[in-house]
Amino acid sequence: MPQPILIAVAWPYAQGPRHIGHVAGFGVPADILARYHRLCGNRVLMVSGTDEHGTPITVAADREGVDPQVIVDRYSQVIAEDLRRLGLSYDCFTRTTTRLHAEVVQDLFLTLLAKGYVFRQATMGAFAASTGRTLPDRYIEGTCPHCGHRGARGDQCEACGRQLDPSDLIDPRSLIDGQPPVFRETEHFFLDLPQFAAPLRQWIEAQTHWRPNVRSFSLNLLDELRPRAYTRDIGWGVAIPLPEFAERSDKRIYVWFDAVVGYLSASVEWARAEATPEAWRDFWQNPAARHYYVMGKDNIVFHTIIWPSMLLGYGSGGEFGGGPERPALELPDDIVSSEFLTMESRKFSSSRGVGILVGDFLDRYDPDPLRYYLCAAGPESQDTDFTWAEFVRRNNDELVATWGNLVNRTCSLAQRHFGAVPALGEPQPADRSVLEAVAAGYGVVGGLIASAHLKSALGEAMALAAQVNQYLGEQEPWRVVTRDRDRAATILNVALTCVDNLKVLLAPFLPFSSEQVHRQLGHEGVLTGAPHFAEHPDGGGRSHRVLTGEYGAGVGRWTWQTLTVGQPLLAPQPLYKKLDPSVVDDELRRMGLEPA
RNA sequence: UGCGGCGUGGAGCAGUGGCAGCUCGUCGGGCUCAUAACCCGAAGGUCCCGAGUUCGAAUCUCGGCGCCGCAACCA
Repeated sequence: MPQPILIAVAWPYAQGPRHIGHVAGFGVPADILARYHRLCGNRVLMVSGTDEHGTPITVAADREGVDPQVIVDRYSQVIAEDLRRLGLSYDCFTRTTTRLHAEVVQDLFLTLLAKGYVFRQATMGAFAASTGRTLPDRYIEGTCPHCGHRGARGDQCEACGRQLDPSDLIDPRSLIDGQPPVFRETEHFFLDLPQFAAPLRQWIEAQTHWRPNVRSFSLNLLDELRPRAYTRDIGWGVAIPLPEFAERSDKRIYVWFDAVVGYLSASVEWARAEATPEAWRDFWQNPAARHYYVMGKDNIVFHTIIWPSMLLGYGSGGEFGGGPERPALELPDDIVSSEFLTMESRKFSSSRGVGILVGDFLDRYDPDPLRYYLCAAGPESQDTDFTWAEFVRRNNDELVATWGNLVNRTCSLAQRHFGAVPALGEPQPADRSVLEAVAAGYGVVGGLIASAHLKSALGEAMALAAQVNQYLGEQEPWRVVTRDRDRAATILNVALTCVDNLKVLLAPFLPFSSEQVHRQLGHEGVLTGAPHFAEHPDGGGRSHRVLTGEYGAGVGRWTWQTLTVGQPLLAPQPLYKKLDPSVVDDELRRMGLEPA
């Protein structure tokens, strides 16, 4: 029975183009899950968008002397285009600056307020002298009172590692304007997290399938849960939906509280665009639905503590939830959090120019080799280092040599000697053995993907490709064909059938090359539709661009494929480009590093 | 400072108590359909160091050393 699967993908921040570390953490893993579940026939809703509020956007805008809207309009386009080129099959990749999103955020805010989960309180805060806006701790620098380090940040000192309060710093100054910050009292709305401590603990303790670090880290946080400010003194963000704030432009809902609501608002947006405005409920108010949240590890707290608290508090909701007669919104089922990717041994950092932008990467290399690398050697369970040497090696020695070459040699032989899918004669034990191994791959690879063991899943699929290469080596169809044409036909039928099925097993990981194999074997249609842009209306005659797709139109299915004897084969084209080792030095120089 | 991770043959990793494995590279052989790709075989490791528990430890405990990450007002 088709199961509703919500894939909630972390929202990339629209401060600038994203680098490959970002898509390693949220994009590629999420897309593998989504594509797998669609092939299984499940109803998948993969949502996300650009996260467009918050202090860094306003800083970037001030620096350029433009309105924040200019910044987010620019980078939401750039980021969405990068994700499209990578083949990430979002059903709705939207933005947090839509009118609908603000309505949903405000509905949650008001509902939590009405239920007593949000309260107002005066608090001390740091402000930028020049703009009067909230100055986040990270934007304050000064001398550490403990060790005397001069570059300590407002939240911690990198030199001695101690946690700090910005008011502790000696000689503090703002990183934005260089001025000393102003400390004064301000009133904020707070989410009363301690009210959720008991239900959160009960829920998290039951999530024994979570990765151990996610679960223990989250349980740890519960011990010292404190109310958390829901608002900031800033003019850029979702407005506070209370009459007294209607005319005020100096206080907004905090960017993170609005960003996580995006999972819900994007689902509503998707449903409306499909002309089935209630369809989102099948994912959110349906206990049979499964919710995967995919992110980098720096986001765990927002997905295991804060967003679940908001969902628990909202319950069956206000305006969007539909009230007491509806079931409560579902909590996350799987928290798929990645570790970090470093770049040639250095931490990715947009501000320090360390990193490889997704767009730049795709200008020079194809998407599947990048997807392959990020899954096979990415930060699934521990921090990993991206190196160009390893990228070239993975591409040439694994992707090209094992899978690309298997497809190429099989198709070349079959095409040359038969021109079409040859007839299967009486199978021998070796034939049965390899067919059974590939057939078993559906269960093995699928089970690993569903439990988010993506690296192992890919490894299993590649091992099957290696096994088929081995089969060809033993059967030697190129030699057999000269003396026993029927036997050669059988061998090639078996090998082609294996390739046809491996194409499905690899499709979640390598969608572009699987489509190519599909065409090469003479099949009609596409395995899965490709993501494309569309305009969604947003009320008041406005509209915005989203990334979406008609993925259900594809013919791909996660089940055994049988080839039609006599189906014409196309002349084979190599699936992947072998990379010259010189690209390693070229890329290192491009990054300003000395080749080894 | 707290929490956590990592340290296994040249590279990247798996392996949580019982003869040390995988992919790649290297060397030798085979094959020649295939993008010098494919197949077979071999060499190569004091499993970071020290102590302990145990019949037995890469695996458990304690103590070191080294590297890395996170710490909820960066997003």
